[in-house]
Amino acid sequence: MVTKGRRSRTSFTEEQLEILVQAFSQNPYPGYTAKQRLAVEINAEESRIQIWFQNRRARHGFLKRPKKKLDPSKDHASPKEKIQGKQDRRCRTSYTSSQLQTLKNAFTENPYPGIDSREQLAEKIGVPESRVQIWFQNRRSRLRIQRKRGLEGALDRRQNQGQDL
DNA sequence: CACCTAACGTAATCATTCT
DNA sequence: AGAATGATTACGTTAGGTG
Repeated sequence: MVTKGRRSRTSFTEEQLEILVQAFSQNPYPGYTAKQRLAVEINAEESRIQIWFQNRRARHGFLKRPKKKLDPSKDHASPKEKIQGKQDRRCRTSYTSSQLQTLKNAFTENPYPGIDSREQLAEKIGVPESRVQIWFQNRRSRLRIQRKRGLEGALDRRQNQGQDL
């Protein structure tokens, strides 16, 4: 693959690790604000925190996965209870059409940009590099799905006529 | 070299926004 | 309500640092 130029491997200090491990033991699924708080606390990028938690959950054969529904509808008898409601995720970024145009152009040039290209793009359109990375991941994913659909369609059409094999 | 683990890939899914 | 698409997860792979 043309996956060269990854970001240089960060090595966390023992102090940082201590805090991360501690946080993980208390909650392996931190929300966005928690991750942000950690990022500030140990002076690292939030995206690195996110990756760190992902890797840690994977490695430690973690057998507990997040529940699907939490069924919030129940009672309105506790009005001062859920003031914050909402699940804690990063706010969805909305791209302007010109930003999208830039991203799409870059994508056709290279669907697997390395860290340098991603950072350059991020700078250019004024969006965090981590968002650019996610954008490329989603774009590749959806392109693959589209391709797959096209192939299935072709196969279906073929089967309707004369299926051999 | 072997081992650990950050970085990064895909696939599936959740959630928000728009039509 | 459903289509688009951004965000998050599980899980697998690639590669950097160290004993």
